[in-house]
Amino acid sequence: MRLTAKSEYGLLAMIDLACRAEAGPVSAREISDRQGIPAKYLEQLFVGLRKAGLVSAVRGARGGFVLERDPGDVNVLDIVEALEGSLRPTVCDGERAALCGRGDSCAASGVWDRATQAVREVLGSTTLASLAQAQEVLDATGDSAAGGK
Amino acid sequence: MRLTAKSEYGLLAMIDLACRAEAGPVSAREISDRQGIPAKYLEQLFVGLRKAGLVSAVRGARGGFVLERDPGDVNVLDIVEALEGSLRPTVCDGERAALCGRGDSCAASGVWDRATQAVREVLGSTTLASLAQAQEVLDATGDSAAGGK
DNA sequence: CAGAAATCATACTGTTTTGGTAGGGATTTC
DNA sequence: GAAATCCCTACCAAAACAGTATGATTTCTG
Repeated sequence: MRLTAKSEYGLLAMIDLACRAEAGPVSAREISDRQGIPAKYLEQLFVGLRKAGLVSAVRGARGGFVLERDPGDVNVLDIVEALEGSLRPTVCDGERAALCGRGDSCAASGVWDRATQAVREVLGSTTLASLAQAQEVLDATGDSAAGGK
Repeated sequence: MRLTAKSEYGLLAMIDLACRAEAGPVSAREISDRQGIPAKYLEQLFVGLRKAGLVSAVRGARGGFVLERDPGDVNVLDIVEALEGSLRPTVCDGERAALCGRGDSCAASGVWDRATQAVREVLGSTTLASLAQAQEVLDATGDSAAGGK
């Protein structure tokens, strides 16, 4: 269960995209500038997001990315798993569990499972739409931060 | 927020210790054999557990480790933080947060915080005593697994 | 049509973390 | 005093992370 920069950047990019959903494709470069994400790195992340069916790409000049699904129908877990792979326990996981051989007769494994499940519930119950809306409110009140440079 | 082999091994060791609390000090070697944890690696983990005040060491022959606190008063979060350091968000964390400069005007940061908090609650509400008891039940019913080799 | 803008794909790289191993000390029991 | 045990430091290989580099392909625009 690891949450890395991929998730952080990916979520920022998706929020950015959701906030500008109506204005046609948004280029990676644009998002990179606005969110302070390394451009080429962000490009890679979009590959994952596209393969997961979360965004679709419009190639060529004036191209960019558009949300493939309704923001209310996309949650943070979708985004994280698209980028990091399935959100498993990390600890006491497949190979290691087989290796330690304890299988079901291990009191510890349940704790890790519950912890993972708790994260899945938090991420799974937060929609992109709610974050995009929250971000728009933040941008509107504290004006200087977003429009910035 | 990373949960690695340290936590897995450390928790197994603590459960093992709790199950044999009444029989005097338990050596790292013994636990290493029983739980299938590399001996020298486990020694290092006990340094962290000792410094956190979770166990105390008895040096010399017939020495070993004993729980310093009541198992009902130790939770999994205590153990994890003793071994891995404070369980922070990983993502959108101190340095990176300062770096990205968004501060409070970032809708994403709340999600990561809530996820971390959810894990803390799961781990923090599971006591060592409950796990030790569960383990003893497991060992009693599925007899072959634990006494094993 | 030429070129610019953009995604797509692959490979490489420097740093840090992880999961150990190694070799001795110091301390206590038998 | 020998054996068992904790204590400490250093070292190491492999993986993961965060990015960079390079170039091909597609599409709009002038």
